[in-house]
Amino acid sequence: MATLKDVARLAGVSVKTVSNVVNGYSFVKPDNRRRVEEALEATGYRPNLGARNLRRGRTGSIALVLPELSIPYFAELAGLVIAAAQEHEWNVLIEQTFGTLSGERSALASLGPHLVDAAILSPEALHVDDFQLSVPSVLLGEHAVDVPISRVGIDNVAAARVAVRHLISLGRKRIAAIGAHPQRGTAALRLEGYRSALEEAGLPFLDELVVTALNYHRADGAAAMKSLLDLRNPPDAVFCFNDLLAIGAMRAATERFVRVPADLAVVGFDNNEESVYSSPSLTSVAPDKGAIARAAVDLLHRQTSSPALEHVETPFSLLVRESTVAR
Amino acid sequence: MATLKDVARLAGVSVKTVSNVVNGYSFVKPDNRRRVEEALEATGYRPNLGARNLRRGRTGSIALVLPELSIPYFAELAGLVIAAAQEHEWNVLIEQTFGTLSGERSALASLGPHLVDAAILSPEALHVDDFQLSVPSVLLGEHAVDVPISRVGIDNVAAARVAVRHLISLGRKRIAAIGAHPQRGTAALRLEGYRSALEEAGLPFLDELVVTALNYHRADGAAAMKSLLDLRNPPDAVFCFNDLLAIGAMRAATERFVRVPADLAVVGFDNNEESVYSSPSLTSVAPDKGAIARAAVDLLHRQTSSPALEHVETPFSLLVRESTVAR
DNA sequence: GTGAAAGCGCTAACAG
DNA sequence: CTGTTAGCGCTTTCAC
Repeated sequence: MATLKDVARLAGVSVKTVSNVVNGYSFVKPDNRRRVEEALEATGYRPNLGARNLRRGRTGSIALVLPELSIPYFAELAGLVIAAAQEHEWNVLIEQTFGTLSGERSALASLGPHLVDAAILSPEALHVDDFQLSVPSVLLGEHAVDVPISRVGIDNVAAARVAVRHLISLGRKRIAAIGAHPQRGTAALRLEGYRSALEEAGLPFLDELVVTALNYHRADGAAAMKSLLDLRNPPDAVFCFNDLLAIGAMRAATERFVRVPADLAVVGFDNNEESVYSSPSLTSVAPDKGAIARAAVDLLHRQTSSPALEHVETPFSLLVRESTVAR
Repeated sequence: MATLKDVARLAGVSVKTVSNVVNGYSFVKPDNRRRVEEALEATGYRPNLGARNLRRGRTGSIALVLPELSIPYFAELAGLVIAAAQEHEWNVLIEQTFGTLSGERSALASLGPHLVDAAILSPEALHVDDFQLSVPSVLLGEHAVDVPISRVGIDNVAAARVAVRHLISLGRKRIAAIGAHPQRGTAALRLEGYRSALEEAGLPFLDELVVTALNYHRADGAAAMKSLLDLRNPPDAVFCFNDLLAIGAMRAATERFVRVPADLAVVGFDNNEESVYSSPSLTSVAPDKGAIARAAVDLLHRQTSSPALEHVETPFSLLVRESTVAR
């Protein structure tokens, strides 16, 4: 690999001049600029990012800490974060925590100014006192933990309310919720939205219709749905706190010959691509993932120069499909 | 951040000694070792990987070039590659090409010794002469292009044959294939397996039953299935070259009131998690993704020290589910 | 066994 | 406008 020095020698100038050209510094004598550009071309010079970053005191990377790439929501988000980070010449290091406390702790511990310039975090189990961050960070989604860290996400209460209102508008009376969770902040907010929608419609909030899910995988949704169908008086609709739970719930309903949406209307959350092609297709709350990714990365970029605490609220919409309204 | 020098000063030794301790060099006077370890602890020293890599002439990263993270197969694979790379202290830089020739070319062009130590490639459109790789690389899957680059993947011909044999064993006579592709090497191999399974069973290979798919998304599978159902004599089974195509195909069948598996048996390829919970669940060829990820990373690790050309064949299995055998 | 010092490739004062 | 030079934090000869 050609180095700056090689290029300088070939062009008959100093490394400084080459560096100036490479970095787009304006004041270079036209004649020198031309010679340097030719030498650059001839050598096929590519800057050594490692050296540049060392010198500049940055790492050139940001961390994206998430539960698991095999969860479609995070996979889609990761793709968008990578694209957004490219704009700022950042590489994205993905760390998977598998949603466990120990996984999240060790991910946070590994973070540091020596490794990444900043971090995007999507924690599920962390406690308040775990947040001893050594780099500018942003939290995805809202959380119960009240820590002074910037956040990006949608209004979960409002989104859940929209979802449940939709079910109510369909004439459903016994609307269940799957995904309550003792620790997760977003779960608490979605439950809050669910409760308030019922309330404004004069429907009772029934404990038996709220199912806790310790994980948000398809299997958890199926298990939760089974328990709801075992009720002496099963629900006629269910609001699932993410699409995977909803997919699992629909699967369980189908196995019991419960028809969706005729007997049971289902709404999910996240709008995974998978939900468009499921049978029936799934009505879902669709956060603007692109907006989330861009907001998070841009916010970090700002914070690396001037620290500040920001909360960005991104838009969402409800996409109505066959799981609530038959074609 | 504490540097080696800080630690050395605190411990009252030279940086060399500290470096020796940090890197696990054996011959350090016990007394010095203890002092250094205390200083390490006291300062919370963490090596600056950027500096270390610069000095060692490596980047500490490998590239994973794939079409798109929102495709479940690649998302799952990426998670596994990240885990495998950690064993060798490698970070994984994910580059998305979106399956386009230009995307793949620019990804390859950006690769280089200054950026990554090695690369795992999953190209779809590249031509032979595009493969001017400047770092040790491994190709995922088999390809038509005959280039001297190491490969890791399953035996696609055999896998396709197993899938189609399964359909034949069910008594299906008009077995279609979705996913033929003029360029993709893996598509050619799967088609070859399909053809040979028909042949050994004495079934005719019919052009009208082979549908080309330029992309392998759910929508492409749905479109292909529709065209097959429009045939005067539609198929009674279909082998899809990946699970997304199969999910789309099942969706299209359902929309036309074609029952799966009664009227139409469906087999996919990749064994996405999604396929376990679809209705009906999808029979699929399951490559051992963990084995692929590990083999690819280990192979690269070997190649960074001693270049060699290797082809690793990883195992697969056929997981039979409801799309071919009703419960 | 350990210290001094060079240097990986780059940027940025600082001169000139 | 451009050359010289120091040094980012680390590893690694080379002496001692």
